[in-house]
Amino acid sequence: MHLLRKETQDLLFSQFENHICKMEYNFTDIEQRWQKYWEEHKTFRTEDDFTRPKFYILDMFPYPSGAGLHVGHPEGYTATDIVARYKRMKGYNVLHPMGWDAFGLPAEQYAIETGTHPAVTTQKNCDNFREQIKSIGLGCDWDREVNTTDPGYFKWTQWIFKQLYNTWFDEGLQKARPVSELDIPGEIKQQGQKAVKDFITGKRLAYYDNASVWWCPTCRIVCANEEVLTDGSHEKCGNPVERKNLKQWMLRIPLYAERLLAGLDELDWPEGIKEMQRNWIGKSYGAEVEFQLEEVDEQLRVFTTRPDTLFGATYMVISPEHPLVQKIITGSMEREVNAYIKAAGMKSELDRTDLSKEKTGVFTGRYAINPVSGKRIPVWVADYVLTGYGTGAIMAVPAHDTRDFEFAKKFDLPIQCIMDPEGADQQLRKEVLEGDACWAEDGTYIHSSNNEKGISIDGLKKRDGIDKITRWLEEKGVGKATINYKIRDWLFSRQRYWGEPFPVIHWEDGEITVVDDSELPVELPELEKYEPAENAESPLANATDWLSVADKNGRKGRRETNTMPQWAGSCWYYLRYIDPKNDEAPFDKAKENYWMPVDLYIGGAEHAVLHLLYSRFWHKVLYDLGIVSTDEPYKKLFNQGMILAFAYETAAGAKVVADLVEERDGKFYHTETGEQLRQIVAKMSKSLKNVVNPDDVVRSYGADSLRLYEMFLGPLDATKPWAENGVKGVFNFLNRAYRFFGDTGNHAEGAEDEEVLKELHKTIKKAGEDIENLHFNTAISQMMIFTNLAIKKGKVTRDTVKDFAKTISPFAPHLAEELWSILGYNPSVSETDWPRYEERHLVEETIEYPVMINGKMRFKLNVPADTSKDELEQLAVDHETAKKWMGGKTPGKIIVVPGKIVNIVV
RNA sequence: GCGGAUGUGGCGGAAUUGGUAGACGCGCCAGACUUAGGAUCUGGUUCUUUCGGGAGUGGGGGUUCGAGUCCCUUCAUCCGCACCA
Repeated sequence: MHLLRKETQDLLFSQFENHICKMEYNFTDIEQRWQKYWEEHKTFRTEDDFTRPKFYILDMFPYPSGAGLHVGHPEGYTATDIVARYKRMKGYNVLHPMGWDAFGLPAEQYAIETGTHPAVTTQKNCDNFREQIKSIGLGCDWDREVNTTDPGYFKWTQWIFKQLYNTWFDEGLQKARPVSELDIPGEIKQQGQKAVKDFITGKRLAYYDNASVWWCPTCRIVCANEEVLTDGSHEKCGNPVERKNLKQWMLRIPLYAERLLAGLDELDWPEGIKEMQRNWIGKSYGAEVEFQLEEVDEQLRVFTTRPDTLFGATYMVISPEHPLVQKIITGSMEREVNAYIKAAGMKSELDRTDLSKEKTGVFTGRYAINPVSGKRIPVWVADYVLTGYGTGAIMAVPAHDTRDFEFAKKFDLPIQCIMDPEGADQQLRKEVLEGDACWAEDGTYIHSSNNEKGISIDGLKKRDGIDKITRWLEEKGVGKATINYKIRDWLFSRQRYWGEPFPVIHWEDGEITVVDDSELPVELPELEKYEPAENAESPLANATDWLSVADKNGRKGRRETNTMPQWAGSCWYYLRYIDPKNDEAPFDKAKENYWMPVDLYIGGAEHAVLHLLYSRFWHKVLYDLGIVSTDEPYKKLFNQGMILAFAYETAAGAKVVADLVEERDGKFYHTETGEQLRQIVAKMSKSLKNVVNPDDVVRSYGADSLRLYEMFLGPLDATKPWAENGVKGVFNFLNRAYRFFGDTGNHAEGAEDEEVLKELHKTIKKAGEDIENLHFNTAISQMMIFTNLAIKKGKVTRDTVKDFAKTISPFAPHLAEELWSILGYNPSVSETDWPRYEERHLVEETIEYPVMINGKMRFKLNVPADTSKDELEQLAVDHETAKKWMGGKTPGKIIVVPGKIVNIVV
């Protein structure tokens, strides 16, 4: 498949040297030469020149895996590189850096297996990635490279953790403030030092506490809620997780729910991503209502989005983990309920959340009083009520909630319809009124008044009903309007070696302190073995020397053995690029003020929620503390689509590896069985052997071809399949362009041909606009059109070649540099300005009007651009073809759209 | 079930505010040059046709002089989320 084999290239190279064959497109030579030039001349070095307008373009930095780059990486990187080069030519001071999100499990796993220190593996992989990325010719400032595993970097990750630890959230001001500014209530102070500390701990954004967490026994690690898939398996390894109660570090991200939600409105992000974040935050309006329990002096509080249906609440349900559960159980039910709770605890999340499963539950024997009707209603325990959401208890309104309805039907609980479904059809309405069907939509209230309590919403609709009941609840002091969020505290520790150590010490007297700034970074100790320690502790627990510390009074302490999750380093890396070598601060304030926010952030949609939400959270905290100058980090976000590859399957649907497929006459056959196969599009995977390696593409067709093809494939945000033949297409284009424009024999003096000039200016205009809109595929197609025209013409002027070289330079920079130097210009095309197009070259002198008769295009009319509407009408009607199609009838109406079309209606 | 997106030739995909559907590229067909071609160049390529045309942007309906584009409806695929009270 390779167009030019290595030997052929070498041969051509020597011929090139001897000027025997001067016009061969020897991409390997050209590309290596210019990459060396850029590196030696630091062409893409970014200066902190505050006087110039800035543009900060960011890629989601990669995890440097041992497998190296796949074709998905260069897609985003090329897109940002094109924008970066273009913006630079437009006069912006551009920051387009690259770095490594280098903590992570694979290096640690490898260490466990081979004893190789993760730092060694990581270094090797980073070097490999850097070389691969350099080979595609990115205009990055490599002096700004960051690496999350570098102590000089994670020193500041630890420093930011300290800021989180020393910060509380002032809900009144909706802003984070230092704990030193936290007012301690008098009654807390009276209770002494311990109470004060507990009070502060209760406020810190980062806290260490017992938490019911997901534990993956396979990885021997806790997982954040977000890392557990809906089927109860661990996102990383796919094995089932279980619940465990462990002391862990948590971050109070829910306090920022409102800010994180509101901030989305201002951002130029894909609507889908914003929506996913909104769903994740999960804001809902409703009310909390207190139900008095019978015979125990406790209130049972529920959250509901439908306080208006309170009259229809015929029973209550608490989750098995509800704190009041033991008080609620009555003697006779004790055994049964506890058995149920135990069983629920053993169930996996899969079993508990699977909708198709029958609901289970058990009566506690206890009754509560419906505050609005005064009726006794039973309290049940059931695992369809979630512990972590709302108050962990609900009022059940089976007539108007499908889940409650299902449960009530199964356990034969009363169903009280309180809303007349006027919109429903007769049959359904009858069933709803009789309690035989569930109605969750709007309607008119019935059976919703109680004279004794002075409340009635009968006859109202949902909107007014909610308001009226909520007001009544607040007046009576049995409830209040409440906003609830789905988002939970972020579990921020992992039982791993290869992560940032927490700058924390646990003292023998139970005190927890963070280490002094002067002791940062807290580095990782050298270990003999990387296996996790016993008791769900990280491998760091085995580092006995590193572990124990003592303060100047001889008090003994133990270092925190957990490490931070991989998200930590990626939460703020965009800030470190601004000032990557600073040892005094995470970054210089003036530089931050100049460069932030990120103007364009491109990466995969797989980080839609986690990385982007976490890093927005950190950024907002830093903003509140005055450390950064913007409220949001990423102004514009764009998600590149995934690149898939063709794969093959049998009629039965069995996948066939690419090696065993042969093509004949456009059909595909199994080389061994001869069976005809179906071509499908699938993710690239080792098992299907359909992985495309960018190195191979660079070797066979060159970096410019790789770049161009990645962009020509389709819209940047679309999911699209890779086709080897497509690379050949863009390679042919570059080849033709080089051989034509690079041959000075084709360069003419004097005035340029009108048609060429028009197409050139059209190309400059379209390329510029398309780059701004990230529509790279159509920009490339326009450059192809221009090149085809130029070749057809045979000769173009030097000025035309010059503008073409500039225009193509963001896309195929090596080729552009080569053309630039052939023209005799220096130093680098990257340091010139973007060509200007002139409107006067774009105006058409004649316009070809399509003429339609009754909406069908019948012929074309070529007229001067200044032809009037009336003239045009006349010309069209008089045209022979028109007469033929009108068949002697008179036209009823003639529509003339200037510059567009003529339509004759008969 | 809820939310988001996408359906256009054999394939990847183009089509400002509604205005010539299929740009550009792949593939395919024919020709040229060549010892040769998986190189290069030229031309053709939505389908169908009785060569006048006719049909055509997932399906059905509508608005309009005119619809890939707007409205209603329906189907299919992909991606998130999912007992969130």
